[in-house]
Amino acid sequence: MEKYLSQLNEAQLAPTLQKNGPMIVIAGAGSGKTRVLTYRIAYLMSQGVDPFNILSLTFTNKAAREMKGRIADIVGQSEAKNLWMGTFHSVFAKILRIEADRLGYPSNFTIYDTQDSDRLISSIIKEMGLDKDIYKYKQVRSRISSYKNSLITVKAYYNNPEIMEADAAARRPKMGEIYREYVERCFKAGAMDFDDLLLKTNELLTRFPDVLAKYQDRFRYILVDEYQDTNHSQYLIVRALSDRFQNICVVGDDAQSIYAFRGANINNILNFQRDYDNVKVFRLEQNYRSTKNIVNAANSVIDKNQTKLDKVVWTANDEGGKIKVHRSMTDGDEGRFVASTIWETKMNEQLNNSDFAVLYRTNAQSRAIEDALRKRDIPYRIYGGLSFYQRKEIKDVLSYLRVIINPSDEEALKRIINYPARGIGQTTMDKLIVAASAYDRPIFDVLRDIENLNVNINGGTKTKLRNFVTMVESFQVMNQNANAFELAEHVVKVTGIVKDLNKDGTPEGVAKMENIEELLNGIGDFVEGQKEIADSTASLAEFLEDVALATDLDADKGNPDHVALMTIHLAKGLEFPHVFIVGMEEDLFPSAMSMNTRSELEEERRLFYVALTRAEKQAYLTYTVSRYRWGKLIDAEPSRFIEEIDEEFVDNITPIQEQRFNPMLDSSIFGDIEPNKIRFAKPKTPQKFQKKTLKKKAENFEIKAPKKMTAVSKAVPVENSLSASKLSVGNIVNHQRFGRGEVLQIEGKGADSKAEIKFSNGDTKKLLLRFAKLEILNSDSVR
DNA sequence: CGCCTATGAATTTTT
DNA sequence: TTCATAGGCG
Repeated sequence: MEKYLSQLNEAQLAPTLQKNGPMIVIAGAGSGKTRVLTYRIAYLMSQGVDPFNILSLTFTNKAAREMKGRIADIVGQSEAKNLWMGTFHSVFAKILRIEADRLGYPSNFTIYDTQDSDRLISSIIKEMGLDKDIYKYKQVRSRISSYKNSLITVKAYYNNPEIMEADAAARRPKMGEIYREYVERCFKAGAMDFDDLLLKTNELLTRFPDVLAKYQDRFRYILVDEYQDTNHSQYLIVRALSDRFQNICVVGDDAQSIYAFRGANINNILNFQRDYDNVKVFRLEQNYRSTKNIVNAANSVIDKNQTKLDKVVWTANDEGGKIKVHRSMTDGDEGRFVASTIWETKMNEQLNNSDFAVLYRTNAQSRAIEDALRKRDIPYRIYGGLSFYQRKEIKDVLSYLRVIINPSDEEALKRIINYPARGIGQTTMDKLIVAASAYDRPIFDVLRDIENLNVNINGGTKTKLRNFVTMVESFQVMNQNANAFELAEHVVKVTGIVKDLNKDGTPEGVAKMENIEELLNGIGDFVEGQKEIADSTASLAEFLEDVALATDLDADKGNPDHVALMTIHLAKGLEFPHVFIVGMEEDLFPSAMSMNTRSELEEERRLFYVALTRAEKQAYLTYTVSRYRWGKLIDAEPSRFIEEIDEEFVDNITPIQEQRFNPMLDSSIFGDIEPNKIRFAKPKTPQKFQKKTLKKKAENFEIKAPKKMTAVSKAVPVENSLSASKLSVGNIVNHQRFGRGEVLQIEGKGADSKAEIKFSNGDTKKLLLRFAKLEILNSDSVR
């Protein structure tokens, strides 16, 4: 143990060795707080504290895993295994399963993700006959979420005139009724949403003193990472659990509080010293991560905030380069600047792709960056966005598994009852929902008992429903003996999902099938992994819980040497040698939605602080003169945050003569063809065929190919000379004679892009271009 | 009921 | 530009 402690500096050592009592560690960015947490836990164990009595709450599952791994390195695997370590959500989900019956929930309750909640809220709004333009499901959901995070139950809602008035004033007087219905439906479905995992934990701990005592006694030492991002609900849980032994250690940085929109309350960290008696305060102010320029630049920005704790972050590292600021004409140019800079820096300094990260405010910004990186063949990975488990085909398969485990799970049932199509339509579904509510039973119950209940459904449909129930029941039987992998494989086959996806042979279908195979592999891995853990049941239910709360399960897939693309929120806690912060524009960052109040703006500023302090050696800030938004070019202005950095730390690197994209220089889109053999069409060619003109003149628009052509696309390979008769969206990117033939390149820009190509023999082919480029090349040019 | 098309509406950030 | 839903037809 001494060996490890000697790695710490004085400031880090003090909190590490502080064994008992309430304490707070205010840790600046890059000051080694994870190390303190890790070593402190190891130290506690070396002092004889049973790991079973230590609860450590982290912000992500990944952080928990890594920390556990590092502790295992110090104290050994078998000891570390007994630590309670994870996110609030995952730890308390486990506890709630154990104690579920106290609250009237089944222990195999489903966890609804945001998508499930949205669907349920939408259908409630529809069933209640409310105007969906006033009751927007997203706003309703976030409203409900904030009630729950403030522990305002339905009952409390109706006892709180202020909140009711606020909703009435927002022209949503029925909020309470929606809330009540939502909560009831979740309960009936045996489902909890993310917020419930915290709310119900609070309920459990307040209503049942014996349960509270049990967990207070178990968790004698509690550590909370990223304390600045806890919400009220989490705050109360921590308070309740730590109340008996008061061995509570919280770590955080008020300057990095960026989750207020999710209910995080920065006052939790600001007021910690008031909440407990005799709080020991520690400060970690030396930054080991970044250069002087970066640390000082970040300090000069955060200085503009009024609400903050006293703290001076400093570093003994090198001066480093100044923050580079670059202006581009459009988001496309911005992407190309990022790509070419990465490429050059990589070459000049012999770096890996993984030394670079591109951070942005909104997920939508990733596309332009991706395009540019792809054209330069720079491997990248997008973190976040819609996760693997949220894709339609994956959710469909998971929904089957969910219904097997918990047939009351209404949202899962609704997804699968008619997928693959088995003739059970909306009308039938509506009748079932009505019946379920009339009999006050879950829908699946109604289905099971459909013969004896009064539902207005005809015989044919009843047969279909009966078949469906029989099928699900057969899966449930199988679940008792088979493992999760065998069951999932069986389900995918028997339900006809495989057949459905394979039937049309479209690239989408193939891709979906591949995803499902990946899911099956994932389940297989899970089963294997669980076998090694002695007391685990390797059950499907456990897998589903992992998936529901997964943040980064597919993180290790693919080429490990890649440029990282992610939102700034996701980058918290990470570090990279070279960091690009793109889209530094007013209304984008700071976001237009967050400039109404001082505190909102301060949160945006903290977000910028987080972004800057991710960089170890070099930070770039880029902005554009105009940016595509909703398909239109919108003027942009540089972000105020650029100006807020003291100018001594900034260097403007925009070339005096701005270069527009020159296709001659960026030829990789043509793969093997040598650039000097291609003459490019004049820039005005693409503009000529804008959407509207094209529709009007569809008949006159023709492209002739003098020689035999081969269309190379994922969609349909065709031969013949061809003429394009109609292009409803796709643009002609290039159409040019070259060598012995012609090159026609059509680029579809989105899911709706489609092209209909008419061949000289009269055949037509419709092509849907989904994220794929359709290239029609001279056959000679394709290897 | 299921498939297709046309139309309107929406972009913050996430466990 | 992308997505979700409504309406029309087989």
